[in-house]
Amino acid sequence: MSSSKTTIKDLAKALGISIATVSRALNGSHEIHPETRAKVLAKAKELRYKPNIQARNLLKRRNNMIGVVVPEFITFFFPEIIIGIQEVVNKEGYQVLICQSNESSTLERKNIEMLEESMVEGLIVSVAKESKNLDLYERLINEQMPIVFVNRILPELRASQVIIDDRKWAFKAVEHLIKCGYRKIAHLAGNEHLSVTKRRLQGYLDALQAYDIPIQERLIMYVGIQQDRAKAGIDLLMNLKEKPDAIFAINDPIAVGSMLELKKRGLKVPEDIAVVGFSESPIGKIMELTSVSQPTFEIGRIAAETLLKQIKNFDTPTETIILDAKLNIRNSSIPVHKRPK
Amino acid sequence: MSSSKTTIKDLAKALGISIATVSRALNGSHEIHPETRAKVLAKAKELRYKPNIQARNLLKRRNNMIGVVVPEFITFFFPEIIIGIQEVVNKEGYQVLICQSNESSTLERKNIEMLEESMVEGLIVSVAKESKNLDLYERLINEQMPIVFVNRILPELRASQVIIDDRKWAFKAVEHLIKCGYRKIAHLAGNEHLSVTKRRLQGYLDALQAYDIPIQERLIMYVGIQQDRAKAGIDLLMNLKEKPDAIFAINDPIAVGSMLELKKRGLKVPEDIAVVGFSESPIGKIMELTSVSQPTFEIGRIAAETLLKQIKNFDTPTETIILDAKLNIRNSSIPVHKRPK
DNA sequence: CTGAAAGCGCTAACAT
DNA sequence: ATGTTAGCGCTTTCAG
Repeated sequence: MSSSKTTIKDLAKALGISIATVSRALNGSHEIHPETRAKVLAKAKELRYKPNIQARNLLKRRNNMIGVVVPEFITFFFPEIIIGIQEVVNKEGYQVLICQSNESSTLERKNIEMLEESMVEGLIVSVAKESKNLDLYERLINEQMPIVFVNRILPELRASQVIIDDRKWAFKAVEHLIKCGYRKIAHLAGNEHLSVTKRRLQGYLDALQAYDIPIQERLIMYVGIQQDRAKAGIDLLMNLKEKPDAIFAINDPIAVGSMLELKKRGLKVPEDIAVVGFSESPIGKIMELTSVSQPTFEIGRIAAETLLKQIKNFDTPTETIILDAKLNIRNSSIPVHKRPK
Repeated sequence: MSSSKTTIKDLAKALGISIATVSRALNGSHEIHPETRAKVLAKAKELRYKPNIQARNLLKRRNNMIGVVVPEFITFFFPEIIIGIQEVVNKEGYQVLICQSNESSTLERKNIEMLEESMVEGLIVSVAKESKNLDLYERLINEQMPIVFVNRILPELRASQVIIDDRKWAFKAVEHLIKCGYRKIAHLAGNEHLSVTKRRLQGYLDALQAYDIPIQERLIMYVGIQQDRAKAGIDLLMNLKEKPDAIFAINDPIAVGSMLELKKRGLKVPEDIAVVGFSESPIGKIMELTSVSQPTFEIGRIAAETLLKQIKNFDTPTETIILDAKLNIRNSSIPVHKRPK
């Protein structure tokens, strides 16, 4: 019932000693008599003393918080990254303020500004589809705010980043289709200005080139990155007079959306058309979708470690960390005759 | 390059006025000359002044933070609730510290203690499967910590809660199966001590009783709440000499796991056996699973509003808010001959 | 309308 | 080993 709010002053008064001594007892200082410490600790427990972190933070000019801004955290991808982050920073006594930009550049800016006001000691950011906040990040970096970008980066920025080699893994995904015998491979690309869009498209082009398959503009469509955007792409592809025999999608949601849309049209995957995704999702797995899986937890952990390094030492040089990924081959891309029973 | 950290003291010195005046100018006080205010504001901008929230918090004894603890935030469910929470509290200037217990009672306790140390002004909690933290919550409530439970509650506690009527919606789900003509309806229940397990089981029993269908213990299995736990249940059910013709699963993951497991055995849903889930998930939707959908965002918003009320006025009485849900009927439960083409 | 001063809860010299 | 004191950055009486 007694509304806590005991302070070291209360303890000092109750014990007839000075607040400095109380503080020392509480903080495990060595220059204190063991008996005094015991008394203080006992009294603290009795009076349910809880240190006021705010006061301590004010004094030490830090607050043990880092901010995280991601485009969304409805799907498994960013939540897993966040868990990786928390694993690392919680151990060091940091708390994480999580914001989602909902893919909006404006909200992203607001989030960052909120976090700045909350005086977080560092930021981990994955930018929105059409982030226009270059100036903001430039200012932050200029003002020495430790910051690490993950997955969705701004290539113009000189900042630390944790990514996978999208180009290479897109290459591998498309190469796999080629090796399975597919030749008319379409690409459902993401939003045009997104960095991953460009990198994965490049990997697609690389693969076609490497295997001497002519590139056909008609087979490349910028549809976006959300599941419901797949339909538009399939509509267009299926209206071509020469239809593709395989689709490489920018990500799993688009791949899944495509599979559902193809099913509606009575087309079978992969018999009529193969589909490969990217950033393996639980849904994709269930639908037996071939995809590139990213080490989400690891991305989070590494980003957190990189950030903590920067927080502890402001002139840590920026680093670009490229993590490994994996192509998981499933039924959506294996021609029937090759499929194991 | 200049490492910010401008304080009101700096502004005061630069302008040759007192810090009190600066403070007033910054806080939009009315007892100040407009010209002075303008000068202060200009200087503040020039020197990139940012208020130190920690200092203000120390003074005002609050920190504009609330804590949220959920069992996980990998699947859509809790993330959506969290977004609902943020929508409401951000508008009021609050930030949210999000923790996940990973369904561990111990980690749940640690999270709560961390949040307490961070001096959050209130808590929104959904407890882990086997939460043994009754004492902890009792203490917090006793110490006047505003706290609202969502979805997973501790019925022994006198605290505010936001839930749906699980019993009623379980009843509706099972009633739907009965009306479709199914009679041998199994129930894959969750972990035995979880409150939702009990409430949904009760709804299942209610429905059988209401329609004079004998209850058969053999058809009720406590499997758990995660997808991979479905297999065990299906194994057992399919070994019965009298097999069920329908399954009511505690939640969508178990329902989805069941569907996949049934498929492996060459059984068709719903021709051979119907399946109904609970807490509609995106995966369930894709698999055309009949399920009860919960108003996740709404749960978050209402919980947040309830909490803010308690924060603003400590003797707000506790409330139990029961939100509406919806039974979405899909192909997993409709007998073929009734299915629309 | 403005300034001086006290103080939020805590830590860390600097004494003793 | 303990106490005294200053001060982190800010708001808010209380005087003028």
